[in-house]
Amino acid sequence: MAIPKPSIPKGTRDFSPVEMVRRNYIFDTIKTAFSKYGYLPLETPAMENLDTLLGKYGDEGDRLLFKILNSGDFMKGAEPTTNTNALSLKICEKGLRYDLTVPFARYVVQHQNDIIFPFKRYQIQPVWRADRPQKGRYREFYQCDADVIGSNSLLNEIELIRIMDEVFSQLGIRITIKINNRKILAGISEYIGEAGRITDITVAIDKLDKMGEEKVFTELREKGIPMEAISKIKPLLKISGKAEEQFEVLTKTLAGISTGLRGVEEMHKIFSGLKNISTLNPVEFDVSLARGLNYYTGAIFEVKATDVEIGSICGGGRYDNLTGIFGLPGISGVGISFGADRIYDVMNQLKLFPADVSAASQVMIANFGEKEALFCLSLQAKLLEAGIRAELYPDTVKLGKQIGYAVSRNIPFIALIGENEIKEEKITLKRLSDGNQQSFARQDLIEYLKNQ
RNA sequence: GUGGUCGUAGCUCAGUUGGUUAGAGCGCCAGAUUGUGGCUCUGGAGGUCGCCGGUUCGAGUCCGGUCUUCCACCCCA
Repeated sequence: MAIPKPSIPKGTRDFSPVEMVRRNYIFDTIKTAFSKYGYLPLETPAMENLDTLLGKYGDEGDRLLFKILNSGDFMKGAEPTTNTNALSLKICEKGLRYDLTVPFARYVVQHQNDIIFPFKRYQIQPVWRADRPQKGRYREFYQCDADVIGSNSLLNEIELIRIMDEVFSQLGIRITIKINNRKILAGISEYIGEAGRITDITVAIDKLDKMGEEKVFTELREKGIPMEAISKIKPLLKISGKAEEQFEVLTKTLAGISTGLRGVEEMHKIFSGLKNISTLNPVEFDVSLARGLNYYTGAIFEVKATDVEIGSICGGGRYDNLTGIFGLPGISGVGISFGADRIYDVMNQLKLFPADVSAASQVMIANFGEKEALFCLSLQAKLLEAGIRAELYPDTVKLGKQIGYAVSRNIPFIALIGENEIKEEKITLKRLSDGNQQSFARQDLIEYLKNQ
């Protein structure tokens, strides 16, 4: 009888207490920022009906959806077939959520009569993707979303940029916020005479900074974009300089293409709005930024860490018709999503976690025996009342072992109360960093620890 | 989904063209030291060599499959 080694599914992880304390530090920072700007918390179920999810993320997204096998006699009414894709749709009615935006759109439509627009919500929950795991890419990971839905104002975009800037500044991560606009990309597609090929074109263009110009053009050619069209894109990708200068070039190039011009106009407004607030991190306009999710229709954002190669750690954009697919057209929303797991990896690599991000006790009371331990319960109670995190070592073992335990758990002080101390109504406090010991009366000890 | 890669003690890793009983450092446990950690010394525990199968007199080593890790595509947080 071989007992299988315990394990967890590919691409999933356990989080140890040390990791959780640090993860919570990230979540708390983000949560605080969100609620500061008036976003309210929301949670939706881990699983959604499959038809809520399907078709919202493109073919690639559909492939990456985790499907949930129906309970009971799931093969009832389904014919065995080699077409596993078709079969899976018959025997799976539910799937794990792929992101937080689509479930949010579903929620908004379902509760439209109870919601006051503009509706600002934040949501911090795990999502699942059946992708091949790699560094910074997991099958279960957390997204931290903030969206405002039911408002067309570009002030929302500006606010979200501000939140991204604020959160990363607080975490100590140096970043660049990149912005583009889907309308500009649509305009460019139209300008080169390939209006219907926005997705192919943008997906290729998105690889510019990673693969270089040559490969992007090769990919475009392979996708069937004529040389003529490609040569018209070339100069557009080369434009650089200040955002305003780039807008000028684009305005001239896209003359007569109303969608594209509106995109430039939106970007222009956002950038002039940003002048009224001072961001700590650079905000750049980047025509080559595309982003995969095809429900974006306006501004798109992406945040890259300056000091670590890891892909984007935050992204988002405006979507004009996400609720339309659920039967509520004409409502526009814009949102951002922080990738907590990647942010963790970045901070870990850069050693950015503050040393005092720890939930350890401030003092541990040593256990000298049954009688002494009972006596110490009242001391622990007094310490706790005074707001000092204190624990009592549960077993009577050699003092050296107890000290070792406190050291390895980063507890700075150990209180020693044995026979002598009880008799003299004193407490010996040992500082573990240097081994220094001092004797205190009970009240003095509390005061001393409070001031640490 | 395509192609590749890795897996030996809790951790980091040795292990010769297949050859007898698979090693080291660190960590862990116990003692030296019954109220004092990090140093020192002594001793000890811990491995179905990821898993299943094959080749062979003999497999940690070779072959196939599978799982996992990491990587490049694809795509993405």
